[in-house]
Amino acid sequence: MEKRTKPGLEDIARNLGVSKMTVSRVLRGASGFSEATREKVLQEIARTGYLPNRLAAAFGPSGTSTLIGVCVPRLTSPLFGSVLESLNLTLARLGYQTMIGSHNQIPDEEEVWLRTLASWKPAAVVLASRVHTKGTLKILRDMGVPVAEIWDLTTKPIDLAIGFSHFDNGLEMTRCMTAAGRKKIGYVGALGNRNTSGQLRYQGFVRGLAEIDATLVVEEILKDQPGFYAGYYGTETMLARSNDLDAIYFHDDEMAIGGLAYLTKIGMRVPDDIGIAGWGGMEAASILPRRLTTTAIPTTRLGKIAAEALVSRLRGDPVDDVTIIPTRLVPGSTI
Amino acid sequence: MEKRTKPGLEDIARNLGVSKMTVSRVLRGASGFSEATREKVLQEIARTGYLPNRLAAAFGPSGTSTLIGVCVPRLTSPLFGSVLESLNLTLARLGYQTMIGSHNQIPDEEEVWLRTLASWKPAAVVLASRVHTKGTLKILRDMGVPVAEIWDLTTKPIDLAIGFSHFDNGLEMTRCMTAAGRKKIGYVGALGNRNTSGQLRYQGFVRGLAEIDATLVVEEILKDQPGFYAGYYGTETMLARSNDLDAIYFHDDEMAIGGLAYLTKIGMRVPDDIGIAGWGGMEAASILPRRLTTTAIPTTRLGKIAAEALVSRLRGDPVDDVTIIPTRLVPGSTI
DNA sequence: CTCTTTGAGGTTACCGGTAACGTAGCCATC
DNA sequence: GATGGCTACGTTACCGGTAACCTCAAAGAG
Repeated sequence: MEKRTKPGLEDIARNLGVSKMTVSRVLRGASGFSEATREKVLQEIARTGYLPNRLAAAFGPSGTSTLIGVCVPRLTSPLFGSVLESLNLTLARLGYQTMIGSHNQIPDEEEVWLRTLASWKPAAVVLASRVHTKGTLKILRDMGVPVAEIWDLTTKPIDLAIGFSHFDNGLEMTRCMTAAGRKKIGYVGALGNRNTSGQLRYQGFVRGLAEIDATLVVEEILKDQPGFYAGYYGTETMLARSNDLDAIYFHDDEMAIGGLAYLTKIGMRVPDDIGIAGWGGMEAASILPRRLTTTAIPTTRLGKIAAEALVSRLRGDPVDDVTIIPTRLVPGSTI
Repeated sequence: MEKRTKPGLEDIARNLGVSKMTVSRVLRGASGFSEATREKVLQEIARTGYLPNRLAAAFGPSGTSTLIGVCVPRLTSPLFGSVLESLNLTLARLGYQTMIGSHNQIPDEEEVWLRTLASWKPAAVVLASRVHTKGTLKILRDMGVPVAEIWDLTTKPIDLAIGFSHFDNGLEMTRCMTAAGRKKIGYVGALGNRNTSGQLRYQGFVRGLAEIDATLVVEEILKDQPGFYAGYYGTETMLARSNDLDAIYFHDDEMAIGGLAYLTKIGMRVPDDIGIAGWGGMEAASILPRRLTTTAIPTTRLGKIAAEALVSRLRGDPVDDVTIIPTRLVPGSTI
């Protein structure tokens, strides 16, 4: 009956005959209390079922937020989903919560999201995009909080960068293909008009071909979203224009599987008639009739390390500005 | 130089010679101001680039939160990812933000997440799970905010329910299979020890078989996470036990594709030697050599309607307690 | 002409933590 | 024995909105 209103720091303090500042210190693990006091406070916390009010804590001039904003291109990708789960889990263990958004590869949407996020006074921000608008950069400066750019490595990070080089991924895979004797290689991608990570892999691919003086016979970069359909029809369109390819490099595994479906349909055998390679290391790629040649991304590791780096920075501990997460080329048997 | 500190409601009010309460009213679209005042306020807001402080707004005895917590089983699923994107987008347009978590089908994890969420004093909660712990229900009661249960329809929703019947999905697909003359049908699922939505589809399947007195020859419910691997090996294991099946119903499309890979490997033709059906309507399923028979889920629509229903309830508008989102059986050609 | 209603505001109190600063007692040091 | 440093707290001020309540003038009712 008298428990109408939830107990606050003040109630805990009164019950114990101390000030609420002391209780606050214990809860935040700050210094300035004895072991005996700590025990008493923790017991009372447990007894009353006290629930901290993050709003009040983050509010005010000396607010201490435990909120971290995260913006990824989309939530429907298992790769980003895995990164998000890993970020969520690791940050939760360290006492932080996330507010998640997606920008669909459109920098302006990222800015809109960031503006809304800013009104929640977060402690830090995680961005998974290569390009930011001027407005985005201004808001980030005004916020004055740590920023982690994940996924692709940038040469000059705003603050922290955790990821890998998509360019190198493309280059490495192309070298793998040319080393296997493939010379006339096509490329099927998507979202060619936007500056995505896939675009960088394509550039690495072009560089790889230049190295051995092979000729990129043809490329087919759709304006669609990447996916099975895009891979299927992209392959169809490309082969209609040029049918003497000996290999195709796809934007990602989904597109590669879509492409494979088309190749199978028209009776081309992989890798006998034509080689294919994808990117991303999706599970399905490993149980195709032949294991797909692809690049595996340690998404869980990436999320965990990004979370830890960000929290280290928040705590003022030393952190490397740039952390490289090594990816792994899965040889497979489709080249 | 004098813009050291961001402008607040008070600054806007002072510049205009009104009280901050008037500005607050305009911003929230409450009543109690003239059209002329509204114009002035909006202009000043735009001029100064005022950013509202959601923390302050939600704080205090009469706090008005725009935060909505959302908890789904996992973030790596394109289906839930699509629901989340739709929820995020629709809620953002209506002026709300989300805090997203995942519970991995473990009710206790949902409770832990909810407790943390509660410390942010959200305006509402969205849950995508069938089972809740007693602790979860107690926290929800204490919070006293609208709750939307999405994905599976429950008979007695806590507050609002938006979704469809997984049981009916399973029943409908089974009828489709038996109507096509299939009699000896196996089932390959995953996570059999947890009360998941897939479990309900399985129950619908069993009911469907009972209707025509067909015999469920064998089932193979793995304890693994569903996925391509699980489908592949589940099919292998099941066929090792019983090789005179004429159809297999899979937990979802991913598992069906995995199963198809195994069937192809051992030389069984689909649908000539054996029929298969999946669930979920994933994109890849439609461009297999044969279009997979499956159930398509309107995830975007579900997210949008759930968001709108929840906001209606928050505003006190009338809403149906239960909203059914119709799913669609995609005939395909694998049965 | 008086009374009541309504629109358009203003005033007040308040939330629940936190940094900054103050202080009292104890011990070590010069 | 004066000084200084440390530990373990207590005190104070403060944030930026919001509901509830109050005020005042003009319009309408009788």
